[in-house]
Amino acid sequence: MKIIIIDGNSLINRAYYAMQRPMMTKTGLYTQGVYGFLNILNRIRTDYQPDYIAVTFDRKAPTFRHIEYADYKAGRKKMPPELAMQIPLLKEVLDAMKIKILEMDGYEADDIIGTVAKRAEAEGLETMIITGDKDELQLATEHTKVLITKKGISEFELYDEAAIMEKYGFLPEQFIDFKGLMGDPSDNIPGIPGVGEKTALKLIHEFGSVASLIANVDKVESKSIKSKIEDNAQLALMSRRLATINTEVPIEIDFEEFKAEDPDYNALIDQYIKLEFNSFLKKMPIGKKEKAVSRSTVKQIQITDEKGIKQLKEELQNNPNIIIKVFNDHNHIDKPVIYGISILSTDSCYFIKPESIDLLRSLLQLLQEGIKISGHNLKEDYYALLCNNNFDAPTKDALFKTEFDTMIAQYLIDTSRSNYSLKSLMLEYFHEQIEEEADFLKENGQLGFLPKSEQIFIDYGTKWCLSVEKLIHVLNEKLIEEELYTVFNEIELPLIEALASMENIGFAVDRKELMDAGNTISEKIKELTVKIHSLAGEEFNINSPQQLGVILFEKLGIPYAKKTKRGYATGAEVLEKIKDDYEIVGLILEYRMYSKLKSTYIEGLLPLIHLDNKIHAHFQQTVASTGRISCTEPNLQNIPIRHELGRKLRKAFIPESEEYILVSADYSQIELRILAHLSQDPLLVEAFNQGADIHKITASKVLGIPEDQVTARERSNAKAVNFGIIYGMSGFGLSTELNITRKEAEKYIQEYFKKYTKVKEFLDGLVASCREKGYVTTISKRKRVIHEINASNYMVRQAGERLAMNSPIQGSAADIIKIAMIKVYSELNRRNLKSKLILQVHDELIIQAHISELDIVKDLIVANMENAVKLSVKLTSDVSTGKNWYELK
DNA sequence: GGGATCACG
DNA sequence: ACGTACGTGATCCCG
Repeated sequence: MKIIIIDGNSLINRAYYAMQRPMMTKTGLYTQGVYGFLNILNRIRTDYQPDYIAVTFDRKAPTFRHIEYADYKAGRKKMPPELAMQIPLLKEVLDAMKIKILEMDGYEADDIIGTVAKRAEAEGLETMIITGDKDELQLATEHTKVLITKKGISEFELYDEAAIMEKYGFLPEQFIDFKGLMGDPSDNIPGIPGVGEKTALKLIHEFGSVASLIANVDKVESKSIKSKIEDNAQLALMSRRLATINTEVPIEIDFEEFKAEDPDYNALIDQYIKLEFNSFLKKMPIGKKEKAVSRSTVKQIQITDEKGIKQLKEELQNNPNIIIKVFNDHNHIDKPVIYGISILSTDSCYFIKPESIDLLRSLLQLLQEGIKISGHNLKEDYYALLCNNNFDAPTKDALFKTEFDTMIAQYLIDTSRSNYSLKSLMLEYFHEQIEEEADFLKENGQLGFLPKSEQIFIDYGTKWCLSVEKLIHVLNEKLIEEELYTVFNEIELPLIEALASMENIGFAVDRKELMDAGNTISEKIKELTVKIHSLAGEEFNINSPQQLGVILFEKLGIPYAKKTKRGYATGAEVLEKIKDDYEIVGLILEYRMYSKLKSTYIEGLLPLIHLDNKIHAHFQQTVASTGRISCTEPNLQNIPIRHELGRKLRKAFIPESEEYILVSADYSQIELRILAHLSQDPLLVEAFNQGADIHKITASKVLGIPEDQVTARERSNAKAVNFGIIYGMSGFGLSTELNITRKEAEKYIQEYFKKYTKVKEFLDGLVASCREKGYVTTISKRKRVIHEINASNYMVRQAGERLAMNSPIQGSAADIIKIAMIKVYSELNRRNLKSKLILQVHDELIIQAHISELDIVKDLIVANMENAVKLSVKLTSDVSTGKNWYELK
């Protein structure tokens, strides 16, 4: 029979420091120590198959060692609070695992381990002690082994009597004498001053123990060591006592309580959910946390002809709610191929193969007739349908409704996650396994059209829809509870369709224009490369910041300003300051600019142009934690504009034909207007109501000079201050931005807040309320949880405070433009216009307008943007038109 | 796969 | 004495 005894404090300590990155739950619990501990525990249980387990912990109370020697463990660094808070969490998990915890006031974990090990040996058990603390080696015997963690937590070293003999040349119990002589700085055990590891080792080999050494001190050869021993004999004896593990702790031991048994699964699941240990949850054999709607049976029906469609239609007349999953290859470069469609209705799960395009048309017709559609990541489903079947946007007569999207729902509940897959949600809420869609398609996608894979798709589709159904009930309640239902229903859900449509319409590109620009740029890069290499006196990779750093700051001896982890900083900010002094630096900046344009905006874009000469980018609705949308493959939200050189590339973005023209409108100062609205600062509100130049006014107020005396420089500085306010700036941040001293920057900020007192109050209020509630909200009650707000680390907390100030502003702007998008999108549809929304760039919308509709569209876009919401200051937007994106100003 | 860099709002 | 402005995505290099 085998027993393992774990030094809880030592192991969680090792686990904590071994993890590269902190782990934290969305509610702010640090968990990496617990996580690492459990990983080790699980591995050892599997490898060693113990019959008994116990975990020991230290108590805070002073021990007998402190009583003997007041300085015992003095000067030891205190456990960081992030780790200390994890010990109670670990104990809860161990309780749920039904693992016995041993601890006792006045004794350390070591002593309890020693006591248990001794008793175990008497009972005839094979013992293994698990710890990171080498002191415990003294406990090794023929039947007791000590497993020491090495190199973090990934490796161990197993010591038995023989291994210790081999490594140290003495018996385990002589460890005590060894430490009595050399002491232990980590526990502040003195030992004999002047005797280190080498000498101690030699003395033990010769004399065997402290007592025998003292008795035979005359035999010590070295005079100096001899006198040290004579002077400090008492100290050595005390040190030995301190180092001795007490194996007679008066603690009640009943091995029956240590029996390794199955955990209390329900309790353990609760723990894993709380700690967000999804990988452990996955391995749980059973368990159900959230109450799920359960269906006893689901009929699977294949639709193969119009009759099937009719059957579905009849069913939908009673209940128009469906959950849908459109299987497709998610190809955004070419038209996505549909493998099949699953539709879950009241009592059946239908499956339609897209073999007949006509059948699909009938289905789509059906979908537009007042059906309420739910799903997970519906934008992908809509996009596939739109691309394949002229699934025209719903007109005024036939509006289907997006009823629920579980991915979007979870995003609103927690905007900071990186994974919103159905798999991860099912795991978290129900501990149920459903294969990741990408994995499923990888295995079965290419079989999409083979009859034998049909049933596989049908089964997976059924499971998918049933999973969504279960999640809807849970998430719906959560949304309502957290007052997120309105933003969900009125903003995010209708937006899905608008985004799918934008992706489907796409942005036409003049391939030749782009390639011509590319050739010019390539020429320029060649020239610059030659010049740079010749100035450097050797060839090197200019794209490698590392190599570049060596050339500039070592070979050419330019004094460096900043270093990074890997070498010298060579970013534009650094180089910009020295470019006038060194010709090569200016050329490198130029090279970088061209090289960026070429790799990202020419070579990156060209392969993403479809056969229809359009780019169909992806709009991501669940990425930005503030509520903004993002754009990928390619990112059309960061096409160059600030420099003329890059801006020219916008000439390649055109309407799809001569019949169309581009119309754009952008909000003017939307974030500052939101700040005015939210803070109700009279100065700011008045400034906007006068329709004046906001930065100029800021300069005039802060500097205390009349508006007409504000110089361009002063206005530009004020602009930076205005930005800074929105970002929750610090004096340092502003000073680097403006290249002024920190003092001056702080003066600016101080003056600003003196004038705009309500702004100051508002921002302070945001931080205070975030501290209390753990989150901040936007004007449409979108939430952002900010754990960092109560962090013990000053830097982390400061960052949290900036988030608390910025997120409501940036997020409210996101709310507003989303509302505008929905209005513009549905208005264009309602009026059956050919003009379509094709792009959003945070404060700007772009429409591909039919020439015949130009005037209507210009009015429509401005009106809907400006009236998206009612604020206490006017929202204004500036419209412009052009034959290409470059012409839109 | 992460850091450095740079494109946008 | 610390090390610092908010939100993204793509590309490159390098271990």
